[in-house]
Amino acid sequence: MTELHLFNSKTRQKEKFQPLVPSRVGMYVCGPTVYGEPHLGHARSTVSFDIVFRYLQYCGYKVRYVRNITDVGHLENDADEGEDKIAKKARLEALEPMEIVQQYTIEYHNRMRELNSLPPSIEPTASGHIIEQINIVKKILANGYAYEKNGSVYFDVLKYAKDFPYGELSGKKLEDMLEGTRDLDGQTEKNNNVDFALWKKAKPEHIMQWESPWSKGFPGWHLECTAMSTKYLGDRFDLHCGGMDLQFPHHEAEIAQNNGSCGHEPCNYWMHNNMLTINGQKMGKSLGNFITLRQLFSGDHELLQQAYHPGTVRFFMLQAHYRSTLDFSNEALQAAEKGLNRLMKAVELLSKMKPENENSRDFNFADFKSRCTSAMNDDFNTPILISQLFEGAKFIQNLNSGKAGMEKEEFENFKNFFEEMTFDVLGLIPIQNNTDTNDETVEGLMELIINLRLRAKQSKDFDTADAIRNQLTRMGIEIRDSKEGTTWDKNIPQQ
RNA sequence: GGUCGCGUGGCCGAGUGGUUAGGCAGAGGUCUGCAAAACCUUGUACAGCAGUUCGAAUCUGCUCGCGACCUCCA
Repeated sequence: MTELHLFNSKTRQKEKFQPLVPSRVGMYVCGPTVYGEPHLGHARSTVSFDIVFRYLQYCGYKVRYVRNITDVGHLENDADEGEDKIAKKARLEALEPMEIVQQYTIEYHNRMRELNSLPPSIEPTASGHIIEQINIVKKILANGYAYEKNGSVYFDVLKYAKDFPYGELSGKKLEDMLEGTRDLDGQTEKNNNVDFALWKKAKPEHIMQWESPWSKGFPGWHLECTAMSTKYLGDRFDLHCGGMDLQFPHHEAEIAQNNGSCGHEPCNYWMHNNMLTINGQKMGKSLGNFITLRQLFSGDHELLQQAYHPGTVRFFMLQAHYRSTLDFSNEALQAAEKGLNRLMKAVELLSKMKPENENSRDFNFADFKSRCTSAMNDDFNTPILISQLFEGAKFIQNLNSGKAGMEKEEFENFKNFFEEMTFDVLGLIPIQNNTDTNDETVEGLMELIINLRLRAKQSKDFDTADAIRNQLTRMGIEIRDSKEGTTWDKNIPQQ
């Protein structure tokens, strides 16, 4: 594909991407609820749409990437009479709600930076946009798609569904939902079970609450994204992204709120990343089987055989398509780690190579480039791009060993493109090897040791040479002999 | 129960109506004093059954198995 196509969850098909304003893209991603440590699922979502952000920029678009921080407003559940998730956690830990929010926001930022995900252009918080949310409730009320009860405001789904299609995004039929629902405690205020809260009146002991025309309370689950996407991207923008589990009810509600407040849908394209599974089962908070990123990077979890470098985790995720489920396992991550190392060694080699001015043999750069961009144009198919990079890595090796040749100018183009794909588009990062210790003493000692071993080898004293090598291996230092000399790497010790 | 999706070789994971995905692991080889690294070659495949077709793993139907959403979740 020569033009970017993406899978629109709304229409369930791949569509050519055409932004509302030429050369500019407005992109909204549903960010994390900061009431717990960031886990593998956050990583998958953030990395998936980091790729979208990066590739759109590669394609020359100027992108405004808005990703919210949910620091208020998600209810624990209906039966809980609207207790705020963050407030609940705060009470348990005897902390201020904003203290929790601060802590986990920082954690999230740190982990995402380690994964080499770019920060969004704007990262608004729900608590900072209460006024905007209240204004949207007012509009929806004025348009007649909501009703007030005892200080709370609910979205009237049945009335709304007479004027707009409801359930298109998630493929749900309202009749089915009406049949399937059952009465739960705490839903008595709603006219109908399919209705959802726009504003909830807070109990006096509820910690996070704000003044509103209806009550002291807090905004409903879905309102913040409508408010913040509208404020920063307009009431109609290009791309709305998030995890597949948000498709219903969250995104369906957003569509309803947008229609209900301004008469049209919020965006032209919906993108949803698939879930991450552990032993074939979805990783989820309620299932208690989630692995935090801190645990993953340190190896401190019973399911983990070792620590995994953030670069490995990123690469692991990009080896699967964002719309497929991805099953976590030690074997898969270890395979990814080795593969990434191989790729990174090839890129490093590429950066040091001096191009010969000879005829290009056995490699067609134009074809290669086209295969790479076609893959990305086809709904951000990173696994295919990576497979192409491995083909490129093979060629780099052949070029280095003289088995292949390349004309100088084409080599420069190839090199630039390869690095662009690897670092700018995929955002891959090398797994640190500690050759660059910045420690002159260590460098000097290593040089000394390698020279001593070389001398032993030259005098055919292989016992000594091997003893040196074995001892270094035990210390985690890998020795490699080649015609150009001996190099060394210190492997990261794995827990 | 309703809606949707998936089932690919030892493992992970793309793709496709007829032509090698790729990675990891395995086997053989080149290189090396021996290794390591790198490179080359290579086996194993599309859940089952039936149908459409010149041809299906790819389309259709059924069966089996698995999962997701319908409740907070990335």
